[in-house]
Amino acid sequence: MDRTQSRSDGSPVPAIAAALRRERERAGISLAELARRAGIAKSTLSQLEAGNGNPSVETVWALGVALGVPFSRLVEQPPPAVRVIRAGHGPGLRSQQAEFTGTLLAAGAPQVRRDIYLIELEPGQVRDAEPHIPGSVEHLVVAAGRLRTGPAAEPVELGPGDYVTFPGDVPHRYEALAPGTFAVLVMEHP
Amino acid sequence: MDRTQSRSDGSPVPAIAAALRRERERAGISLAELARRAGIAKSTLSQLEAGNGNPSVETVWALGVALGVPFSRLVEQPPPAVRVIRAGHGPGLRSQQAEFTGTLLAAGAPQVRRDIYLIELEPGQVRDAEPHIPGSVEHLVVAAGRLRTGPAAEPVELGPGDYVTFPGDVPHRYEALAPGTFAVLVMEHP
DNA sequence: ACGACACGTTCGTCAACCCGAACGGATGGA
DNA sequence: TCCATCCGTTCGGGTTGACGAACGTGTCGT
Repeated sequence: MDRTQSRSDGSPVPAIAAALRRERERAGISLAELARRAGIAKSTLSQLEAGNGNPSVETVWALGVALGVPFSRLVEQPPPAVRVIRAGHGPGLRSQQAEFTGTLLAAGAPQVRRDIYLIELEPGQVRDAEPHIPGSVEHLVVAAGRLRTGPAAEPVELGPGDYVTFPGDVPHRYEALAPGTFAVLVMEHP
Repeated sequence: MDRTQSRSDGSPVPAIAAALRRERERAGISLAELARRAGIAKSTLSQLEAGNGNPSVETVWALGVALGVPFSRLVEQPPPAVRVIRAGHGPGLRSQQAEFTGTLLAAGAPQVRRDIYLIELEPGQVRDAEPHIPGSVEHLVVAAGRLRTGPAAEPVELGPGDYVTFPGDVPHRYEALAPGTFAVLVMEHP
């Protein structure tokens, strides 16, 4: 019934199909051989690499074991480099208690460092940031004012309550568009 | 059907079942509510949390999106009990040269999970939070309005730009003192 | 007390995932 | 040339995952 499922991150199936073929070719084994090692029918694997169907987790798990790669490498899709959560549009965990809403902006993975900054900017000054170490990710919530930020090639404009995350290992910038702009920045690096 | 799933790496289903219930309770929503947001039947979710069956990747994916957690966290086994850091490979705390006009609020330690929340409250309601798991720490920056928060025994009052950190493993509360109060909350748990 | 509602579970039913088998095509040895 | 073997794909059939409905329970609000 409810087909308002449409979120910008699509189905995981195409990502799995691509990753499966990529990892298999990296391993240099045939489709039939991989199916044999994973203990699944090669017909199933054929369908999977074609992007048809919706495999069960055990099937994908067995393929991951046979390929010697962690499960997550098979499902991680080329991540949308920039993700914005507009104020009020988060994957909300709207609380049972009225008048209280909490929005999960970014769940933390273990073994990453996340440093929390409070930054303040005034209009007229553009801050260009050099790339950080590879794998860095920035999370930013605008508290007040307006802020244009993001990778130099793909800036976004944010207002109070808006959230954005983008890679920190490419050139990026911060530019205030209104007086009194400040924001919370969580810098994540492996 | 007895497939030599080889290693101590058991089936992913029990891990998913545990992770699913853990993440759902962390989000503080009911089973029916999560099923509604993920667009799946609550009966399906009930079976899943019970550890029965073998879900498809799309089902798990939808749950991950609805929970706001990366797919990998739903299939990851609980963190390794023993972790080895070889000599010379320790967590070298390199200082970020200040290329931000930012204030470092709390340096991140490795091996902790930090989840970023955006919370909004209205006056007149007091949000009492149960203690989280031992070792939890909360970091909070007020973006707008006024907020009284902290451990129940020792609340503090904050305005825009103010930052507070306090233990999350004791009873604590949030109370808005002005309309339109919202804040960034970073919850840190080991 | 009573109904209304949400929670989580259990129970048939339908669709589809996974399977084995058979297919056409490419390669190589006798 | 013939055929043996591997490749990857396509074709019915059994098993099972996902769904909607109904159930029992607990907790509100009237």
